[in-house]
Amino acid sequence: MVKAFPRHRYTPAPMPYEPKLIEEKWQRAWSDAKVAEVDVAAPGDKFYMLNMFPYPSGDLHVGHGRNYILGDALYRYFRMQGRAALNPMGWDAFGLPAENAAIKRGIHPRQWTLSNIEREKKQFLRWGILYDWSKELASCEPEYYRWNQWLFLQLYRRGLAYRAKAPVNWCPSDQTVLANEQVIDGRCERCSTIVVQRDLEQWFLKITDYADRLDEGLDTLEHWPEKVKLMQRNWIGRSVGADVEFAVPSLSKSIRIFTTRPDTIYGATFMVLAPEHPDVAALIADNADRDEIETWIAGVRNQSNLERQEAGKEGRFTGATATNPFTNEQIPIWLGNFVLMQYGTGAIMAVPGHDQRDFEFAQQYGLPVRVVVKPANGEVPSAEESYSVKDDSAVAVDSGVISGMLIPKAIERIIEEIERLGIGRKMVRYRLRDWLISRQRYWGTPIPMIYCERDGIVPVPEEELPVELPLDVPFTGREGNPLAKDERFVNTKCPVCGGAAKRETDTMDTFVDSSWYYARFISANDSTKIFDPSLVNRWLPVDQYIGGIEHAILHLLYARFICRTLHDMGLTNYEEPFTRLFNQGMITKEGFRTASGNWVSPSEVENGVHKPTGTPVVSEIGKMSKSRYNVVPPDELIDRYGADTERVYTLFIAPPEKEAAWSDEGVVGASRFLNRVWHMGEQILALPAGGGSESAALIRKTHQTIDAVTRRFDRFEFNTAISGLMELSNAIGDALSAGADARESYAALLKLLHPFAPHITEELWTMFGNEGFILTSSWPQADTALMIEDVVTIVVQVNGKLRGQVEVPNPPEKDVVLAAIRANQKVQQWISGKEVVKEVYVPGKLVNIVVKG
RNA sequence: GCGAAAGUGGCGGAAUUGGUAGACGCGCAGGUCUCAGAAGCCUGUGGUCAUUAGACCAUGGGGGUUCGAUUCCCCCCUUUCGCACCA
Repeated sequence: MVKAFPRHRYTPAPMPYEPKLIEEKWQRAWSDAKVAEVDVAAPGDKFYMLNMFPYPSGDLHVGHGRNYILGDALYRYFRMQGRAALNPMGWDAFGLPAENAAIKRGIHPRQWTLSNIEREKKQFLRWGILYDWSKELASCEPEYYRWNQWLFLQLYRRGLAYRAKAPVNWCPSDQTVLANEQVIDGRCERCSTIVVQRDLEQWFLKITDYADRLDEGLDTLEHWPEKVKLMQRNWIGRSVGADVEFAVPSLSKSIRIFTTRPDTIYGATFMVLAPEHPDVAALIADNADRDEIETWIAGVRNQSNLERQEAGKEGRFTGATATNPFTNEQIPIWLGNFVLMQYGTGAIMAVPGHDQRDFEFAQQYGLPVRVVVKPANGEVPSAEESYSVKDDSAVAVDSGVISGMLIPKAIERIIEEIERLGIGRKMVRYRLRDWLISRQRYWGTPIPMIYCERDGIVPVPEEELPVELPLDVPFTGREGNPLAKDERFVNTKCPVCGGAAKRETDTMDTFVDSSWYYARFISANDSTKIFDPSLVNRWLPVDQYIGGIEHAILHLLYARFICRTLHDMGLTNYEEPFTRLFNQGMITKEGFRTASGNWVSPSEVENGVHKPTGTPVVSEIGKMSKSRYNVVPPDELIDRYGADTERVYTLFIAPPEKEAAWSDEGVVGASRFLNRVWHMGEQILALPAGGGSESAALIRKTHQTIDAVTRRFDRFEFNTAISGLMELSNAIGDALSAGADARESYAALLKLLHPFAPHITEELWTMFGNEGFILTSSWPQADTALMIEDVVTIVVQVNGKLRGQVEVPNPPEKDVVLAAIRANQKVQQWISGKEVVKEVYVPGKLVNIVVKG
């Protein structure tokens, strides 16, 4: 169909397209008209869309822009579709970088944060992004964080917030503890420092109470990426098994273990406890090597998790034994560095025959291996490794009542037996741990708790909220939280007895702030309550949530948890906060580094050589960062080409969920496209009034484009939506060159282009004498009748190879098609003299003639 | 090690349910305009062979199903990401 149009030959009109002039004008116009402000109480077909609110670091580059630009394009599309679309924005404004800036440069965290917010807000405006700023919030303001504190008190009241001493992750560089989710490969998520274990008393939120609901809820999230759901599922780590008590004669008590393979209990030849297990002291009390064992335990406990793993498997024999409840044998109780106190019961029954870890440990210490599972087909498993198959292809052997049973059946049966004997029960356990929310840092929400010598831990009464963060504290950078040194903050009165008491000086993990902010937007200015449940129930859950994959577990898991607690408090009527989730891919850019690994500025590189030093460099595509000298700042780009060009290029570059490499040359294509659209507008304005009529071909192309672009919007296929608009604009250009009219098609083009290039389309729309904003006009409707081609091309294949094409009137009739093929010389050459075995006719598409000989 | 996703021109990428592989754009080449350049415009642009007509090859590699495979199935290779002693 494209072939019908020769390339555009129109002459550009003289008036230049100057984005600078029109972009500021329309940004002001939208803002003055408050076009994006939504009255949440007003009726309408609601659509709540949300970009994850950013941490205001101050510098946004074109990579960040992708997230917001695609959100804005969607927002404008839904507006034009007539939806009551809400698109709010706020700031995840607490956090370490602000505090570090204070230490390094003497700027107060609040001032640093607020000035960054100002800069980023300007950047959003310059990108032409529309947010409902009347609902803006910043988590560092008391108006926001008081509700964090309120929420914490509700959780405390319900037993979901508790203080406990536990081995926790400590980042020596950031001088604070971290949640499990913030430790990546044994290192701090923020600064990559190796995390060490410390025993500290800390505040936890009981997310594990919700493990099953968080796991099951994933099944209801049809519009979430499978990848994210899988990551959450793995993180929650549900496993089904059994708890079993093993009697320890020397202690006259029993030790409980957890296993997912109770069917292998006849093969349990020893037991292993975590070095931290509470019964260890009693078990080794009479051991002659007690001192050595204790030294070893202390050593293991001092290791980071990373070091522990790198050390390989190590253990010590306690000297005590336990009774295997099924074989009644005495089996040795060992300590092992590979058994984790935080999972299960901190104790395992070791079945070296059928668990690789137990096998390795047994080999190392010469412990017996017993085979109790065999392949159902009778082959003897290798002695080199454990045989851990647990499906119907394996069978239990030498295992009392379950001998001969297929494994899934054997597991079921042995659990019945365990329960009948009263030594244990079926058990579901999770890898997920409780959420550690204490942080020994200043720039966060103070935890609203008071310690009284007489009354113990006392919550701050709700009417005394917020517990405000004092602003005039010294930032020295030395160990310890500045809050803890502020006497005026720390010293307070006990709400119960009125006596002297001390405040909690830890602040909350900033992921608490972001776990419910999406609901606060609905009541952002309500100073009397966390939010208005009736309004929140109308607007939530968020219909479309957009953000980076880096939050697949952290933020999204915490938000799903807190969402359920709000539900259970009776405040809301939904369990999942985000109906649809979209993760945009990262924008990358080429950078250059020398053989020694130093990054150099691209401006100093020529033909693969770093000019100042003469060193050869290699190109590497990666994340934009200052240290790689590959950051593209939007301001220069906008000054040169305009925000509309950046927007079009950003969405055209690749499918939005994929990683994409930014190309400075590629931007030019988007700029040319908008220039052509601009000049076409001028040409159409110069057409005589009344004018001619548009060709059927152009009308067809227009309606086909409306249809395609609409479908592509619904599927987030922005790159092909834009290429479709380029095709339409090419067709319009050709029509104009041929002296034909194209007014109607052009008007449709402007509307379809608006979500991508909002400024230029508003300007042209006005130039054509339209009143109001193109944004508030309606999305064009495709007329399917006008989309139908009057001639269709039928592809002719011979033995599956393309040998010709015939054109027939639409709709095509089989007889007509076959007649056309018989009249086609080229095709006939390929079949003449051969026997036609078969003719495959795909209506309206192709004919494949199968010949022989 | 386990799990997931992906692999198409020089580059980014396109291809409803299996039905013309390479849309759209970048880059490149030639042309036009210009004193010259930039910008714009026009034409061409997967590879090999051929003067042309055209033929053959080609969607990471190998097999299979099918009239027909980028698309479905099996094996292998590569890359990226997630998890990693969770009993």
